[in-house]
Amino acid sequence: MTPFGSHIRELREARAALETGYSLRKVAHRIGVEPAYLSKVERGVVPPPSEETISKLAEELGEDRDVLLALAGKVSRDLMEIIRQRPGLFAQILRQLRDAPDHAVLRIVREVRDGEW
Amino acid sequence: MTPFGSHIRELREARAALETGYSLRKVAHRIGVEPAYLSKVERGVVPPPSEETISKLAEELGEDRDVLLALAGKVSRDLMEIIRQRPGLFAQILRQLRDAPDHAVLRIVREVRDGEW
DNA sequence: CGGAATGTGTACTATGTAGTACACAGTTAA
DNA sequence: TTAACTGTGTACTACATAGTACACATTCCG
Repeated sequence: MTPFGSHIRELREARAALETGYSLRKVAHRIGVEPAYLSKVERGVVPPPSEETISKLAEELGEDRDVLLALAGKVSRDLMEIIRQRPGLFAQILRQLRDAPDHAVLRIVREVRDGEW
Repeated sequence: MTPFGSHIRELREARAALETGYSLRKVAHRIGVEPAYLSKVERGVVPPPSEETISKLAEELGEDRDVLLALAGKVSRDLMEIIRQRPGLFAQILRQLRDAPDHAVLRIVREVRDGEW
């Protein structure tokens, strides 16, 4: 049901089509897991791996770490830590922006980036 | 080391001083855990409880849910879900605001609240 | 052809999470 | 003064997480 596995497989096979060294076994070895495990992950036989393993996959396959984590139903620890520092404020912001359209959220992103405080 | 337990204990004892029915046993019973367990939680003998139990404690003791979760080193599932929906955008906002002072973050909160999109 | 590389099935395991169950000693109240 | 209520120590447990280990059948290619 989670599209995580198939996404990984597509990314890896796209890479494999372009350059050598992206067989399941090779990638598994580079990110430090058993081939059988990566196989099961890609087919969705087992749930998505740990945050650490997902991060390695992201780097290996050139995908955004936060996006890959989101596909796995997770949120990176450093983002959680940011919220944890000021739970009241960030909880408010997130809940307020939950239903805002992308362009509105993007406006905030830019505003904050350019904002002077 | 986590101040979660002592915070809970202080909240509960403050309540107990004002009105009856806030003994450790009574509260434990209302939130649906064993007294021995709540005792260990309050003393930090065991790690903070699950999100669900923390939520019940928050309601029971009149404390902000997100604050209590933060003290427990957690972030509520619904906030994680919001990030998970648009990981790219929200990851940017959070990382940009990580080091911003409270008043700047508060300005954003107000701006978003009053903002029309 | 034959050895290397490929993906996969089955079985097992270590660690963490979130508690329960019960007994016990001290305190309080009728 | 005894019955109920208080907090706590010890032992145990169910379930989830995040994998490993090894064998196996195919496919590729030199």
